[in-house]
Formats: sequence, structure tokens, C-alpha cells
Amino acid sequence: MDDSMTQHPLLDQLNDKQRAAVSAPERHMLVLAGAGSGKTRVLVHRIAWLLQEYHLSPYSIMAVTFTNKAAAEMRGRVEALVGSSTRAMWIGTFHGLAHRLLRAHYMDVGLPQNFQILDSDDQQRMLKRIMRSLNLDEKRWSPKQAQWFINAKKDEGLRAEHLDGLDYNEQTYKEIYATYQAACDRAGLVDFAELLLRAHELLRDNAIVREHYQRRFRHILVDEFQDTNAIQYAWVKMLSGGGRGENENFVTIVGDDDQSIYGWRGAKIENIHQFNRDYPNVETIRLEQNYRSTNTILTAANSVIANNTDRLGKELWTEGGTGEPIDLYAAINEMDEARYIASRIEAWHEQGNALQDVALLYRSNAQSRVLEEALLHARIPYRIYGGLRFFDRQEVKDALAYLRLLANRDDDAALERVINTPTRGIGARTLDIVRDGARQRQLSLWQAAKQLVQEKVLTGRAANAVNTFIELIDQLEDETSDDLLGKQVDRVIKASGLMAMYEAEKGEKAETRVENLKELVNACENFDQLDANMEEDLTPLNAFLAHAALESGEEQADEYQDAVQLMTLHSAKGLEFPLVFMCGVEEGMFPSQQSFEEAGRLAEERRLCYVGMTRAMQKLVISYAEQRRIYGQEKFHTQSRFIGEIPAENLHHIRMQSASPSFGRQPNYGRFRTSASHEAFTETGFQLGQRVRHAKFGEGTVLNYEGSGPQSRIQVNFDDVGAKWLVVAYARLDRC
DNA sequence: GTGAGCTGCGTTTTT
DNA sequence: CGCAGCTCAC
Repeated sequence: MDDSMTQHPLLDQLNDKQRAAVSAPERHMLVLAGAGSGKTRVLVHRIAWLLQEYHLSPYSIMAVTFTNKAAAEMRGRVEALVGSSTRAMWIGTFHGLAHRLLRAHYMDVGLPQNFQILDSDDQQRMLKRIMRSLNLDEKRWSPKQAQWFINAKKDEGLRAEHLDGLDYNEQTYKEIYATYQAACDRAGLVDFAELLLRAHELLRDNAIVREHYQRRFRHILVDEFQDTNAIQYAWVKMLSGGGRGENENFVTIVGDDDQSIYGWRGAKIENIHQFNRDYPNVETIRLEQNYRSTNTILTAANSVIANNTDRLGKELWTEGGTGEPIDLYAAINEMDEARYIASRIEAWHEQGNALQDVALLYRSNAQSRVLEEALLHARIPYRIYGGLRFFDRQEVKDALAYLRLLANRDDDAALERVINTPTRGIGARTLDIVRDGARQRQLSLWQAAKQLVQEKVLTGRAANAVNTFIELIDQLEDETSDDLLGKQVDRVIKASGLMAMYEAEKGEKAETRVENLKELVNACENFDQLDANMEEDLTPLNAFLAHAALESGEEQADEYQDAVQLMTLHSAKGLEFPLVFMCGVEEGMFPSQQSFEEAGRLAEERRLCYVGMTRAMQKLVISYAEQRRIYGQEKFHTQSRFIGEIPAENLHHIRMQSASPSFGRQPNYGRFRTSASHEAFTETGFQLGQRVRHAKFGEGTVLNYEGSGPQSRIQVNFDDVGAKWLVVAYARLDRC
């Protein structure tokens, strides 16, 4: 590479590999980007390079991500780098871009112009209704399973009619799938998986549309490619002409097979391999230099992931220092674990470090509870990721349902939600009649309701109530359609009685609901259709509704408060923290019980472990509990196999230093006693958490004790035979 | 229409 | 064990 190239401002601060990826000639590329290797940076600089050096129009570039957050970050950084608008560029999520295609070509795919998006909550309610209408045994068939089945098939690109060779169970799900799809089609509703499936069918079946986009998008860049499922892969392939079309299309995929943690929802790591087979002359570039973690952390993470087979192969390295060893805390139970973590955070904070630099990672959400209790007790502020998001809140969804009805009367899901919210005398009986009528006549609920009133199938109070509702919606549209969006929403919320309903409720919860409704009006006032990447020819209302469905909104505010972050290992992906705690690293928790059966799932757990470890910049603390209460039952665990895969020299073992009986689950001690000094030894003469040896049972850890004097008993979790209660006087335990 | 009381369920999550 | 969702009685 000559000097003029290396001095290009876009290549300035990049390492050789990054530079090679950014300045590569136009071609298909596979960038294997390890954790913390500057992946987004490469992607962003590559786009800028295409614009500046190859003088490509922003119009000819598409960049695809999985989350809105990633898309927004990419757009922002590209804009900052090239200093001009990127509006013409298609940067977005798979779902967002598919939605865009469907809006632009709704007629070609047989959708009404006002089609609405069904989120997974809506989808489940819809399925529940459909399964009732099919008179299925509710003990045997669950909407949840049906939802799983349908989405999995759609993710594979399969429609109900494509399914054959099914067993009896699947046959039923197929029927549900078909009925559900017919209902969605009638109502103009599109679920998330449907966005992708239908966009793919559009490109597949419509040569004119397909060729138009193939001509347009000279470069397609896909982030997190290891997380793509079958339909997403097929979609990219279709858009790019498979890389062998008559047009010059180039696809760049960026990903890390070691960070594929979404196999359970249909992601296929093999898509990375498949890309190499499908596209000609793919250049592979590996980004292995890590700019995030200490050498110790990387060595440990590399050792763990090395236990997986079928890897593309990659080893992270750093020019940085060794750093501190990884601490391993062996807790006697989950409360001890939580208390230890809280004490470590206190120490960290006292040394002048920020709490927001600390993350607590766990395998499952249920684990957060005990951690929260300990943090609360220690008065350490914390924030939990993955709560309910704005557009997912009940009251907000109610309001949106009214708006959806204004946009599209046939939206059955919306109608079901609000026809009797607030209550207006339309009870279960009346609704059943309307549902039956709709099914028999193959109409939407709205149309059926109208007909049934007209034909006097519905009479008296019921007819009156239904009529009032119909008139309310019609009138609302009439009167507010000329309003600006914010005004319109404000009037709809009030005239529908929704606001009054929540105002009448009392309590803190109700107050928040009222606040949220006001906030929705606010969001509408500030909504910028173009900023949201919605086409101009979409009505503002439809644009907003699509926006609400596709981006369920940010998490709650108060982000400015310095607080520890709690989240699952999955949601930690892509983030980094100076201090990371990985908790509950026990066999049966992590790897989870359910992953034991299949090697593939175990490998995914290991990748999750790799993801977790590589979040840590300076210091990683791993902990596990010998005993843990799960669903009200005491479980005894051993440390996770993943811990054993870390080189011993990188680990620093810690056991409980000052034992307190409260951690031995004695009654009446409360969950977290103040940390005043407690006797380190139990009345048995053994320390809680201490390692002991028994002639027959081998080695184990002291977990608990009860009684005193000659009857005193002690509970030991033996490595080989599990937990046992022993009478100390007879057990002849030795200290290890 | 509302609330007590019962039942069933219980990785991981984005769109 | 803790919850959400549902039923049934008023």
C-alpha cells in the first residue's frame, strides 16, 4: 500500500486489517470481526470510502442491521464522517427496510394501502382468538406454541400451503397458521415475520421490482451476519442478484461466528459459510486485534471458545497490558453471591469509579431479583435493561389501537382491543356474535358489526352500544383527519374516553398511565416522518403507527443517574464495561439445563459465555453459588464447565471471608442482614463456605448448619454426591 | 364489572 | 416461589 493511501483521512487511525477492509476494491467481502475489534468503525468508514473514493451516490448503498439502535448509530456516524445527509441511503433494520419495500409496492403484494403491523403481543392475542374460534382444546394447544410454530415457518420462508409431511400435532398448527394468515390478510395486518417473508416474495415474483432494486443497490452491507435467519439470507441474496446477476452488485457481510447467540430464534451461523459458497470471489478479512479488554480477559475468552468445534477460526489479541486476574467467587448461595457483588461494587465506587461502568450479567432475568435486593440493601443505584418499552405499555397500545382503527377499520386486532375499552356495554356475548358473524361472512369484525346491527341480528342494548362505537370511530376520523398528528391523537385519546378512564383510576400506576398518554401526544407532535425514514407519501398517521410498531421506543429515562447496569448476557452483546460481573456461572444455570441435551445448544451457551467475558474492559469477576433457590426449591450446583475452561493462571479464587449465619438460610434472619461483623465460624466449628473432606463422600463445601452441642448438624455440598446433612459429632470431617 | 382465589408456568429477544 | 391470566361469585 503506498503512502498516499495510508495517509487518507479515512484510513488514518485504522490498523492494517481494518484499512484493508475499508479500502478494498469493489467486491464481495466477508469481514470476520471479533469482539471489540472496531467492527462498526470499519463499516462506517467503508461506506464513507465508497462515497468519496468511488464516487458512489448514497442512493446506491444499503446497510442492514438487526436493531434500530445499531442502525441509528451507523447512520449518525456515517453522517458525521462524510458531513452530509445520508437520507438517500437505505440504512435500517431488516424489518424496517422490508416494511419500506412493502409500503412502496403494497399493491404488488396484495396489501391494502393502510396495512398495519402486528407486534408479537398483538399476534398472540390474535392467535388466541383464532384458536378459540377453531374450538381447539386449550389444554392441549397453546397460542404461544402456535406463535412459535408460525414464526419459525415464516422465518424459513414457508407458508402454510408449503408444509407437508407433518405429524398430527403439526397438522393442527398448520391449520391454525392458515386460519391466522387468512384473518391477517382480511384485516390488513402484517406480523414481523410476514414483513420479511412478503418482501422476499415481492422480489422473487416481480421481475420489474427486483431488477429495479438490483440496479439501484450497488453495495449492500450487512451487520451481525451470524444472526441472520433463512428468510433474511434469501432476501439479501434476492436483492443482490446472488452476487452473480447481470448488474454489478457487491455484498459485504460483517459478523462473528463466535458471537452467534440467537440460534434458538432461527439464526443460522451457516449463513456465513453459505455466503462463501453462493457469492464468487469473496475476500475474507479477519479483525482480531481487540481494543477493549486486557490480555488476561482475552486469553481466558479465547481458551473458553476454543472448546467449540466448527469455528471459522479467530484469536483475539491486544497490544494492551496483562491486567488483573479474573476473580472467581464461590458463594454458598445466591444471597451470598449477591451480597459479595454489592460489596465489590461499594469498594469500586469508594475508589472513585463510576457505577455506570459496572455491569451485572446473568443468564436469565429471574436472577436479577436477588441482585436487586442486595443492591437496594447496600443503597447502590441500579438500572435494569430490558424492561417494558414505551410503545409496549398497555395505555399506549390502547391509544394506538384507536388510531389504527381510524387508519384502517378492518384492523381486527385493534378493534378487539378497544371496542370495550373503556367499557361501553359491549360484553362477551355481543362480541361472540360479532366474531361468529365475521367468520361466517368472511368479513372483518368492523364490517360484520355494521351488518349485524343493520340486519337487526343485534338488537336492543347491544345494538345500541355497538352502534355508538361505530359512530364514535367514524366521527373521530371525520373530525380529526385535518388536525396535525399531535392534535389528532390528543383529541382521540380524550373523545374515546381513554384518558378519562385512566384518570379515574387511582394509585401511582394510574398516574404514570395518564402521563404516558400525554407523552404519546408529545411524541406525535415531535414526530418527524423523514427522520424516521418513512416515505413522504405515507400519511403522517400511518407513518407514526409503523414507527411505533417497528421501534417500540427507548427504555425509561433517568439514564443520567450514575447507576450499575443489570442485564442478561444476551442484551449485553455489543456493549462494554470497565468492570463486569458474570453471575450464576453454574452447571444448570449457565450452561442452562435445557442446553445439555444437544451439543449445538451447548456450543451456543459457550458462545454466550464468550460474549459475556469479552464485555469486560479492565476487570472481570465470575461468581457461582453452590446452593440456589429456583422456583421455591433448593438446588445444588457445581461450578460451570466454562470456568474449568479458563486457564488456572488467569483465575484468582475467592471464598467467603466472613460468614454470617444469615446466609445459611436460618429462619428469622431476614434476607440480608446488615453487614456488621458476624462470627466467622458456625457453632459446629466449621466456617460457612469452607472446603471439607469426608471419608466416604469426598470433598465439599459447607453450606449451612443447625443446632448446637452434640446434636449440631452441618450441611455440606459434596462435589461428587451433592448436598448432605451430617451430624458433626459423627461425620469426622477434615478441613481441606 | 370487579376482585378474590385458583391454575399453570417458569432461558435467552428483536423486530 | 412469584406472576399473570383466568374463572366464578357477587
